[in-house]
Amino acid sequence: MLAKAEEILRRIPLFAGITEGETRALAGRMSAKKYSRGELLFSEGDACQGLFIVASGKVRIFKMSPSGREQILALEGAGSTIAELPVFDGGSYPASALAAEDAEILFISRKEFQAFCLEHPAMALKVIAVVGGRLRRLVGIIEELSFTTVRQRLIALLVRLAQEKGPAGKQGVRIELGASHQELAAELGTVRELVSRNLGRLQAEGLIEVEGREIVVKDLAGLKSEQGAGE
Amino acid sequence: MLAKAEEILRRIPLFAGITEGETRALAGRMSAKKYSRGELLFSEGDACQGLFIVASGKVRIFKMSPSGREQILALEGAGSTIAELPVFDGGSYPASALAAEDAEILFISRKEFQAFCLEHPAMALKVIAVVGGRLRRLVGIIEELSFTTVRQRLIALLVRLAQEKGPAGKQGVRIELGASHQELAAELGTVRELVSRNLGRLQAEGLIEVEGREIVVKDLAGLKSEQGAGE
DNA sequence: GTGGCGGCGTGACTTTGGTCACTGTGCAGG
DNA sequence: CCTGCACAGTGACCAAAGTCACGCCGCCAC
Repeated sequence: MLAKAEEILRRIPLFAGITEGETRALAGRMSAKKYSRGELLFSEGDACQGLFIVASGKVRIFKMSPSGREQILALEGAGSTIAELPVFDGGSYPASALAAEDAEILFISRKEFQAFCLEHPAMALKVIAVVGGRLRRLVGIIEELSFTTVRQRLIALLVRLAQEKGPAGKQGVRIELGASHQELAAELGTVRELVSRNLGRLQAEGLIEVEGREIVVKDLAGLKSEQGAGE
Repeated sequence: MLAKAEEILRRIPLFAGITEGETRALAGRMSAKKYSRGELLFSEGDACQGLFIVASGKVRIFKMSPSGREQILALEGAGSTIAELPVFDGGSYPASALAAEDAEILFISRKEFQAFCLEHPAMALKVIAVVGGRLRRLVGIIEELSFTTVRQRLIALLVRLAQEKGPAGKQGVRIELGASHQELAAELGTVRELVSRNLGRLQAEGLIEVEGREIVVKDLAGLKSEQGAGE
């Protein structure tokens, strides 16, 4: 497991540019744990224990409202670190995290990580870069919530996924959303029903084709042009 | 002006715990500029020039939608630094900034500031702390936008202001919102009319008393109980 | 099989948010 | 003094978001 941890560490942006010996030392101080789908890593408000690193699987970082509505702040895949921030500033976690799929997570305690950072001043700069990326994404979420409709956000999501999947096949791009409508809703900041309805509407308009949890984007250009419509 | 800059620097969280000589050196590398109300410091997307420090006045950090709607991300007063982040990660500004009132702003170029940071490794940790605070506030904004109504956000704002003003006078707390309804709307993520209407409604309910740009909070407890209503 | 369950689709409705258009008011500049 | 202009209040709408209540799969466990 630890040998594998080294492998993983080497592929993580936060630890790029660190010597092999150091990587080994770091790996030795880590523990690994498997989480199954739906399991909580930590809850909003908990005191920060340490840094989490996603080795495999996906982790969802989210806020939950008193009424049970969920808002996803980020989805982190393999190679991402979680909670760098509270590790540094000592505050509590600002949101909750759970495994969106079965996941292997590496963990290093606050103390160990801080000690390591003291020995490697460059780490602090890396942390700033990572946190910076996070901050930019949050600003993006605010922008979307404040300026756009559910429909536009859904379209934006589809367009993003379609573009990640690379160039179109003959009859559009086939994308797979590995999530229930419920989860999509949490990502878009709305409720299940609206996701369902809007998908239906887009299909009726001939822009997409829904097949279970797969979607064929038939008219990417058309979708894009709808993104900004009505502003 | 530079002597004054030293004074100011000493009161800034980011530079706390730095020797006097260093402060002087830093002050020497800065330039100061006055901005009048409404003047832009920079626009979203501009390449990052350097770090801004608010010596006096207030600066509004905001996003603007294509349709002209504005969403305020932060209001920074004296002692706050602006754009620490892009200075470090080299990216462009994620939002725009303008003087919300006449303001004096100190400025240090990216290069100079980075050089200073290299000499003072503790600075990086300070930067992380400041950025961390920012990140937490952004998460708070997302939470509000996603989970609450305009009414609730307005109430939350009033409650916050009332509590900052210290304990109540005999007949409630008198607070001054130094902003037009337009600006309040931008802060709450809505439009002018809704601010106007909701204030009127709260007044009709006897919770507050509106007197121009001052508001008397007559029933703080009542307001607070409305904050979470309907979740 | 069949019972339960999680996820999806939908109709009908309410509430909230947002738009438009217009009015009034107070203040600064000519 | 009048003229503009920025700001505030408001009525009438309209559109989007959210709620409630079902009915309907498809699937797994028993």
